[in-house]
Amino acid sequence: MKKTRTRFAPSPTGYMHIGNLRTALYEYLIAKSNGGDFLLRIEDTDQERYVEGALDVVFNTLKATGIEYDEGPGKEGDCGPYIQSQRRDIYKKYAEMLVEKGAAYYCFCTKERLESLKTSDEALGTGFNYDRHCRELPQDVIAANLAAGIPYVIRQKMPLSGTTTFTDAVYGDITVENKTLDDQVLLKSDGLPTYNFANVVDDHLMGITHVVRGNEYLSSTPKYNLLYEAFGWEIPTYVHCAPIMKDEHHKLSKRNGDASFFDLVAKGYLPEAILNYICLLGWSPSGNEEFYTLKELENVFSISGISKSPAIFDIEKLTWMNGEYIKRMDDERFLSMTLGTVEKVFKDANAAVPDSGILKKIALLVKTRINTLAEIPEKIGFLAVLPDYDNELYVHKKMKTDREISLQSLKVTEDAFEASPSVKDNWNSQAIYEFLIGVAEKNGLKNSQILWPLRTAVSGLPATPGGATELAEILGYDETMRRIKDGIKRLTN
RNA sequence: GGCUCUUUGGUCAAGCGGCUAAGACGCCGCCCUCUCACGGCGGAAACACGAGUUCGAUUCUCGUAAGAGUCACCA
Repeated sequence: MKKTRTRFAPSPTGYMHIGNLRTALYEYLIAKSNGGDFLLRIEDTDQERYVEGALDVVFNTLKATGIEYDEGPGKEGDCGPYIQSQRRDIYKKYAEMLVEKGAAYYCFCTKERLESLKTSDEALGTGFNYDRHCRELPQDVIAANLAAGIPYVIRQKMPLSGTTTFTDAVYGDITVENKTLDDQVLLKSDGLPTYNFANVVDDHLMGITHVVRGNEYLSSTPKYNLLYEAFGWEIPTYVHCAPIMKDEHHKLSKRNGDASFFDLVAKGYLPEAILNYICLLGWSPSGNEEFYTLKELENVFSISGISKSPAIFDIEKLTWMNGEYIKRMDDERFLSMTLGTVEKVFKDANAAVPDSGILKKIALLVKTRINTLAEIPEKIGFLAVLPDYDNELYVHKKMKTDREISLQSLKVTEDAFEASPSVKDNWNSQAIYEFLIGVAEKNGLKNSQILWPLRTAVSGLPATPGGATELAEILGYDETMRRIKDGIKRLTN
């Protein structure tokens, strides 16, 4: 059994979006689930489209997600170089080999001629197909043109009749009429190969067993097969994947910032949650479990779970899943990721920064209440600065409070705190809670009639992360008292 | 336009001839509760359409419709 080898072959022409990343993931998983190798190859045969920095994005994304390649740029194996522009001579050799075999031919048509062909084809409302003008050029003409240094390309000589069938691991057998196949260019006039040609040559030379790519290549795959056959090379297993969609009609594109992996990270999504979610977009495991680490996926991933139809990227579900990842994360790691953010909230508000123990409590308080890391500041801002609020907040039917009860309740609470220094000395949520329950009972009030007004006074918000006593603990005795007094003042007016 | 592919709830999806058609997100309700959240329980919600094949089709075949891809010296 041949060792499974897959490759991720991005072209450095833009930023890496979620769709690219998912392709890389599947390629990686197919290799790893079979104990194989995953390679990275850079397809930069189009010098005009090179984008500065795009390569770093590829490297960084793979690094951040833990998708490690076994061979590739900077990690040379036996099949290097792994950057196509550095393999120039290889393609030319193989293209000429194809010419010798009679499966390809030199074409000296000018761009102008092709242009006019194209426009007349378009006028007919049909797609463009090369008219094979140079397909049967006499040997001596070819030799003369070559000797004269006339620019040329090498085209694939498609069979004029019959059909070509290929098998795709997800789509099954697909058959097309050979006469619909264009004599596509293999080697461009600049001496570099086209994607279609470089791909086949490199995949063969690099021992790739599974070709994984978007299904937009489905229709050019017969041409690949013909190429493999002309060379007498073994045809790899094709795995075409349906695209990830932005909505019903549009593919996810890098245009829309949020489609990029790093944009999501910047918005507070965790790499492992993103990876987990996009893996499920277009692939489904055999059971009902949805949470997988990369390592676990390496064991359970199977090509048979890949789906044929496009999947719409649902940020809501990603957000939920990200929240689950946050909840399941161990506290230590969560704190290391968020303490800085928490501290910054106080600094930005020009408020006194609490000591690290309190900072940790704040972070942990918020841990089960956020879905993305970016939600933290908005959730805790009130701890730094008490927001202005409406007294209506004190009115709550279910808590059985209104303005009057709240005013009375806050006064009772204030008095009770002042009369009991022991509470101040043992200022923690549990103790405060027990103390206030007692206060409520003594005054013939329901727990909620003490706690709701307190939570309101202390936060100025209808909803907060944590209850009255948790917030009081974090704010500390002095600030809590200050806010209680402030509430009393508001209610007194 | 030619060729190719796709089609199960709003979304992701299981299903591979016989099921009350899974599960998840979202939504709604109830419970828990010092607010919110977490958690628990429950609910509404789908086989694009039409012919076949078959004792029986979501599942197989063929049409139709709707979407998508492709038809470059781009990948």
